[in-house]
Amino acid sequence: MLNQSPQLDRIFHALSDPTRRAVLDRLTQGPASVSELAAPFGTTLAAIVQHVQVLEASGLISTEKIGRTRTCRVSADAIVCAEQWLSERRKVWEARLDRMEAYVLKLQAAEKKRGKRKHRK
Amino acid sequence: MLNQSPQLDRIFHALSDPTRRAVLDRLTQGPASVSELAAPFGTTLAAIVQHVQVLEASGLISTEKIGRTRTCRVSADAIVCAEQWLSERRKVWEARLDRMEAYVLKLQAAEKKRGKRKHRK
DNA sequence: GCAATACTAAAGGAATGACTTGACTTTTGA
DNA sequence: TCAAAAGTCAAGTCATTCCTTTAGTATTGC
Repeated sequence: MLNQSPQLDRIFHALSDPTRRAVLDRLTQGPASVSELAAPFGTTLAAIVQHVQVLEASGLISTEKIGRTRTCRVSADAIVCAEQWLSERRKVWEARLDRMEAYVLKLQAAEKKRGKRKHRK
Repeated sequence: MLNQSPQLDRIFHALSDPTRRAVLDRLTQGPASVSELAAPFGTTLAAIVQHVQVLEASGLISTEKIGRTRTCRVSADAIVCAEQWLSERRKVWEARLDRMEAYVLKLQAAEKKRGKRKHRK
C-alpha cells in the first residue's frame, strides 16, 4: 500500500484550522472568489489568501485566476483520500473489537459448561 | 448544529503528524504500552509520550496506567467524529455537483430544441 | 487615462509544535 | 533490598504557523 504520508500531513494540517474549515464549508455551497471567502471573517485579505494557499497545496481546493479575481472550488480527491484513511482504520479496529467480543463470548460459554459439569459431580 | 470546532482542531491536528498516524495505525491492531509504541521509531521515549498525550487530548486514543506501564488503545468517538465531518461535506458537495450536471443537461436539451426550430424555419 | 478593485509578495513578530536532555518517581523482579 | 524498567516533568532549542503591515502588480469600469 502506498503511504502518501506527506499528502495526508498537508490535508489533515489544512483541516486542523477552524478558519480553513469554514472556508471549505463555504466552498461546498459553490465556488467563490478570495474576497468573498474573506468577507465573513474579521481578518485581512492577506490572511485568507494564505489559508487559500494552504488549502490548495493540500489538494482540498483548486483555484483559477480569471482577470483579477481568483475563483476557488472544492476538489474531489483530497477529501476522499482523508475520509478513506479514517474509514480504513475504523474498519480494521471495529473488526478487531468484533473478534474480541466473539472470543469473550466463547470463553464465557466454555466457563458456563465447566460450571455445569462441576454441579453434576 | 453544534460546531465542536476545538475538538475538530485537536483531532485533525493530531492526525497531521506522520508519527502520530503510525502510532494510531499500530493501535488499531490492538492495545500497546508507550514503550512498545516507541520501539519502531528512532526517537526518545519522551517524544512518544508527548505524541500519546496529543492523541489522548484529541480523544483518538484512551490510556490507562496499571503499575508502571501505561496501556494505550484506540477510542471510538473521535475517529468517527472526523470521518463524519468529512463525509457530510463531501455529500453536500457531491449533491451540488449532481444538481449542476442536471442543470447543464437541461440547458443542452433546450439548446438542441432551439436548434431544431431554427432548422425548420 | 486613472482610480478603484482584487489580489500578491515579502518581512516580521508572537505563539505553538516537535524534539532533546537530564533529573526525578514509581514498580517490578531477582 | 536494590537495580533495572517504564514512565513523567521541566527546560531549552529550533522550526513552523498564523497573522499583520507595507508595498507592490494586474484588471476593470468610468
